[in-house]
Amino acid sequence: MKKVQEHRLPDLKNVHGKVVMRMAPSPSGPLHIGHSRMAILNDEYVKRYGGELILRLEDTNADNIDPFAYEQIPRDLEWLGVKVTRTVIQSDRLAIYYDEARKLIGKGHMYVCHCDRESFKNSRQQGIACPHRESDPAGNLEAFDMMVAGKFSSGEAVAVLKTDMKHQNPSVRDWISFRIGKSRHPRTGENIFLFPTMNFSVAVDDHLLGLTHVIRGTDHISNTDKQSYIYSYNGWTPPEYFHYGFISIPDAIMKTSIIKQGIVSGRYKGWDDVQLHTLMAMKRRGYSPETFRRYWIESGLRVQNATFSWEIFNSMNRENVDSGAKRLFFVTSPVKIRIGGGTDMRASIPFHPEHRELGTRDYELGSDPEVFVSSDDLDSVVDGGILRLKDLCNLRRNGNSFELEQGKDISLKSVKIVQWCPADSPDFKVLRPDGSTDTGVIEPLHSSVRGISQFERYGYVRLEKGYALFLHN
RNA sequence: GCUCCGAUGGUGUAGUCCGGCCAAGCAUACCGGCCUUUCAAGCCGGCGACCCGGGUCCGAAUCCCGGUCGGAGCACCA
Repeated sequence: MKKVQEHRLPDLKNVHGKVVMRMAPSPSGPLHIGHSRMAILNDEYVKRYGGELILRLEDTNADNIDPFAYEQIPRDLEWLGVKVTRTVIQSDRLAIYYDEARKLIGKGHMYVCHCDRESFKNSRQQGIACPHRESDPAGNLEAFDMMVAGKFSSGEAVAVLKTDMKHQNPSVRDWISFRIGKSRHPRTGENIFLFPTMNFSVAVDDHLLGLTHVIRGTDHISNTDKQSYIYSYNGWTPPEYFHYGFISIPDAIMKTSIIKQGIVSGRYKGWDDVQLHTLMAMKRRGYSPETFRRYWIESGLRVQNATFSWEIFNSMNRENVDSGAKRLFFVTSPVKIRIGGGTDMRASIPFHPEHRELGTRDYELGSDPEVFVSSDDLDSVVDGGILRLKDLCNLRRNGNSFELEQGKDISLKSVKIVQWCPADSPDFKVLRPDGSTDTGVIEPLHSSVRGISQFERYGYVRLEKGYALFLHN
């Protein structure tokens, strides 16, 4: 195994003793490769400095929740080796958000607004305050309690945090902190419809949970701005923030809603479909959790955007899986040929060229056996040329037939070496991430192999019953 | 359009804060050679980058200004 110089994540700023960090996915589905980045980065820092890593499930938008995610996300994290020390679910904390809202309303920092959506938006865009902005705290408190009690329906009232109507970013101006949901929330039941918006619950939680450092994407920069008002109204000290650049991952669908659609329509067989890049699917194909960690550490914590490199990722994974990947012969476009010559033939082939302790697979072929070889390989041999069936024998092409090359001179260099399968090999298929399927035959003793295998001259795969999933070359 | 941010080889990064040890390191990819009964792995060698233009300075990838290109945000989503 070659030496690799380890990259090191930059130190966090303003660390005093232990850190408290968090990852905050919304439970809209299982985690995918994009989530693995924030999970691992946070985990690395908590492991470096010591402290807490909080998993906070952000489920304040009932339209965007898949109950399955509540159980799968912790499993995904465990598989990644991310050590969560505490889990909180925002829908359990509604009372806390209501309380914090009442405090802010009482101090005149928040008000209840009854404008329709469009006019609120338009006046804010122009920096004009809505008429409800100056209503008195007592009335606002009353109105807020009516919202909590379900006296308003969606669209009739929102709670708004006062900020600065002249702020250069219109979205930071008086922003909506509570709205009445339209759908039933799977966890809070029938009678709860008032939910904080993300910026409100995040600011409150980050403070109350004692976060010292928050690392998140650059898409949250303006949210940090918005949230800062809650900190200053309450006299709270904000955590140290770092916003990292966006990494686009080619060929990976990162939108859970699209994946879900595909599952419903039948395009994908489930969250672990070979075409997807959920952690469930990548685990199933044979990616190792250590690969994710190494890649994200190497990729670092930078403000610049970048493009994910499958080349590098797969290369790291190859290093992680190769020593345990037993070699097997898989023959595509199989053609049966007879090896004449009357010799009794047998083969004993190591499962791994460098790890002989993994054993061999042995085949007794008898005399004049038939074997499968790929027609592509046969076609590539010129008349009179030699083809070597790996670990079995040399064949010489004579017109359209192949004859055993007696003497079996293995010192012969530059002969074409190809994989082959015994005549009783079963049909086999490999599902590929692009949705296609490769078919062929596989040697019988593949049934003794579990997990990740390297099909020689084909690629790494992970075996399942009766077929395999393509991992990478 | 407005606000903010960024720019190192094909790709991913180190170095940029505190200018000299950077005629720019590492990985991956590619090319050549070695090894080899896999087009895997391994070994040796090679190719290849500081966006452009000014300025400051003895000295700039690093600091300043301008330009170009790229990105993010501008929700009753997170």
